[in-house]
Amino acid sequence: MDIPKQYDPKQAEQNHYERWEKQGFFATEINRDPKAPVFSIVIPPPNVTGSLHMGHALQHTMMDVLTRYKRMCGHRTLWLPGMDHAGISTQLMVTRELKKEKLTRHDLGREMFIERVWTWKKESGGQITRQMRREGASVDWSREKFTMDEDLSRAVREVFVRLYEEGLIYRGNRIVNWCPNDQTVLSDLEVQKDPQAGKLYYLQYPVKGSDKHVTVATTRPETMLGDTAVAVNPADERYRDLLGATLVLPLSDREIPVVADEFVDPEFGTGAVKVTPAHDPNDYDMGVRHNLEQIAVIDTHAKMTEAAGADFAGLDRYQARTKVVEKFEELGLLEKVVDYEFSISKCERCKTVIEPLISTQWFLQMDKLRDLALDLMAREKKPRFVPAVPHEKVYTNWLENLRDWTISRQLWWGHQIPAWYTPDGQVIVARSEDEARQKAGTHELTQDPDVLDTWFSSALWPFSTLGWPEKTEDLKTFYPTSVLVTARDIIFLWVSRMVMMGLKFMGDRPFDDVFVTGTILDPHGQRMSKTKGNGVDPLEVFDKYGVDATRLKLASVGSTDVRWNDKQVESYRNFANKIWNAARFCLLNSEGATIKPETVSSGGSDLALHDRWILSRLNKTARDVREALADYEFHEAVQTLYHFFWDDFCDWYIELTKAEVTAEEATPKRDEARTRLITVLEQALRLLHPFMPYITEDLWLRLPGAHEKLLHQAYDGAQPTIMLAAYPEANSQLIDDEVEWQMQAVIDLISRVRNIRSEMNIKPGERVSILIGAPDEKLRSVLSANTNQISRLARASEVSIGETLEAPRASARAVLVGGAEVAVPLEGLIDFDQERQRLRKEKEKLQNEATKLEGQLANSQFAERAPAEKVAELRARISDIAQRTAQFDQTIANLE
RNA sequence: GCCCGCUUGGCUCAGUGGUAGAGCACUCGCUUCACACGCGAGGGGUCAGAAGUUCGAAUCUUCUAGCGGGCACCA
Repeated sequence: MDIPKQYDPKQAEQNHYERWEKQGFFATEINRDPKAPVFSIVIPPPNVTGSLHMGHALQHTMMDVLTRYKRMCGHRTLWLPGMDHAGISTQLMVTRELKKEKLTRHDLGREMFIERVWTWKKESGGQITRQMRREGASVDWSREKFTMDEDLSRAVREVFVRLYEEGLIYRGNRIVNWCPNDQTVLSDLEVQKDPQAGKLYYLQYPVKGSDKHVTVATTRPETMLGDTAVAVNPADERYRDLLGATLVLPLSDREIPVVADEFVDPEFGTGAVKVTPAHDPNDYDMGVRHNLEQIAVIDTHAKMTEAAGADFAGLDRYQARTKVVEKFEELGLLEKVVDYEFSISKCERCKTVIEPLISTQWFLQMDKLRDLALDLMAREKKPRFVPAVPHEKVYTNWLENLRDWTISRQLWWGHQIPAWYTPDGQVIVARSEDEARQKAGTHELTQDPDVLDTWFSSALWPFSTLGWPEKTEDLKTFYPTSVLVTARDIIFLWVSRMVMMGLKFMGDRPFDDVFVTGTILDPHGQRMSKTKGNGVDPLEVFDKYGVDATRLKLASVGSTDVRWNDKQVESYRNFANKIWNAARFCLLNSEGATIKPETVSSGGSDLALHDRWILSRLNKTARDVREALADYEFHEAVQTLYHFFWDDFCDWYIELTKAEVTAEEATPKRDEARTRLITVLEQALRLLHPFMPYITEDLWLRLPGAHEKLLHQAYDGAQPTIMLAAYPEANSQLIDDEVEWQMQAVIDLISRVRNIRSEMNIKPGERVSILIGAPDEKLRSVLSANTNQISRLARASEVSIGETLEAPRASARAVLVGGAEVAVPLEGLIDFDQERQRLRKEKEKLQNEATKLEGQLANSQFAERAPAEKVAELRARISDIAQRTAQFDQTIANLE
């Protein structure tokens, strides 16, 4: 057998995915057990324009770990993949392409443009699905969905019509967030507030029929052209006289009233606020309260309208600002300008400053839907957020303050709103144009040109992808899904809306749990972003360290924010190599061996200590990993596996069993040892598989044995793959603390001797004698039974054990559990002073601890109030330390 | 402004009422028949600061400081 010394991840990554996919291992139908429990996850659909970034890799790793784990446990698992049509992003992408051909989308017309988008999607979209294959994601590709698929579009229309018929969707003329660059309205969640260093302009408005004036402060002087009032707080003494007065609006021939409104904060600015109902959300509300005129002075391109007056019409809003300020200055009405920092609303996508405008749009009334979600949280604490803090509270607070959702967008790419207009202006909402014609009784219909917010279709994702509104088998089987794995930043945009829509249309939650992943920051603690260019490309990391190593790093991120560091991936790359070489050793010594699960499923006192010990460790590991995964403690699971494999299996078990396994002569005993070793390895590979799919599959297939018999019974008849092998159960019968204690005593002894060798500079090849004095009989018998192991691993020529220690004065010594003592005779190598000093230092450490513990025990309160168990534990510890210090004293005395 | 999180060895992070942990880095020694992406042995932390609760606090409470995040209509 020829196995390279170094693991080559690329080779394993190329060899298995295609076969897994072709064999249908990812598909839910692979499970033949009709009674199998169900586990399902829908993927947060990445944008069709997107390519894989670290955030995806992170989420996908967690989802794949869970899916592979549950699949190995025999669950009927579905991890459903798909993509989002990503309205604006995709439209922009194709628009940019057209621009290269010196075309605009208007040159093509709507129909041609949409065709063009589909062509683009077919040719260059969905890069991410190819990259997911590299990740090893075990998604069911036969169920892949796209939010613009016909069946999903049908679900969108169905939902729209039902909500409209219930009066929850309505069309209205209201103030909205408008992006002058993207030429569409945006929801509140797509607007980001950025701090901005700006100016606060103090403008004076003359009072009609008087030489007085009122000063208002504003950050946006250009909007004064659309002012229709000035508001003051009704309780503000300073302006009491002015209430009801009329002001002359400069640069315009209009007169505007002074109104009283509680909204105005007398403390801020001058206490008088200019009111521009058409261009500010607060002013809009005030305008509604006071029945003020709404004068739009800025248009959808952020240019001033005719209504702004001849001097300003056609100017850009910022040019207009300058001009307004100049004119006020000329008129002597500019009181002052002060520096002022405020927050400005920007389009999250293109960073253009949002223009609040009054516009006719479609809205979804949220209060009833919101209550469904809030009730679920209040009654059942669902969905269960992991971690609960802070997400549960943030989610709840957000719902409590939820406002109506602007769902229409002025785009071409997306689900066109299923609303039609008759020539006389009647609105017909229907599932199809045919239905609309029937309802309207005419064929002369025009469909609303707008499309729906991308997040509207995403909100339906957990049930639309499973066939809703049809009552499909999939929907029945997989809804509600088990868990949603997602990043923090779309809890409002997506998670909350899925909960509301799921409750509304399925009458049930879309998922039980929401696992919120942490964020991967750059090495300086900054968020990774395209614009900053500080992102780390997961594909490059895959190339450099391998997919499995990267996955292990990502899984151990869990739900905290961490700075990216290649070193950590490197150490997992080393771990993969360690696994490879451990397997290499097993395979090089596998003649006569075959995987036999029964050799690890039962113990037996006839087994050697190290064999019973590794079974105990193996089962404890299975137990701990299962518990960790049940609570989404990925980091814990990874650490447990890492230390089991490296420390327990490689550092100790392989070394302890090596003598038997590498024996020259082929004997039944050797075969048994080899079989046991390879079977433990096989179990370890299974435990690791959800995290490291490639290396585990690659090695597993090389192990000698009847692989098809190792599959979980739910997968009877499937081709052999570790993916479908049963995840190891924790057999509590085999978890044996007594055995672990005994093995630990042997390990401690070996470590103490190695320490002496190292401290005394004994050459690695040189054999020493080990003399042990152990008053405790049990310890003596444990050590006696393992003298071969001890002499091999501590490189000793002889090991002698007695009740008391009889060693030459010129020995290096160490003290063990229960006051046992070990000595290594080193004639001529011992500097007695130095040795005494070394021992005193050791003793001192113990004494420090003893002082602390005795102080605690001396406290009468402790004995009274602490649990008896803790007190006993402390006493035992003190007595062990006492035994050991006594031994130290004697040891030191012997050296005098 | 309101809410929340973080602060543990040089670095990146676990732990979360009862003896301070890992990986990397560091020191020393090793071509020991799976692995130098390795083996063996070490050094290094009064767990941000203060007060409190408790028999006992890195862990719970309060305050302070620094860093980070979310929400909010302050012109």
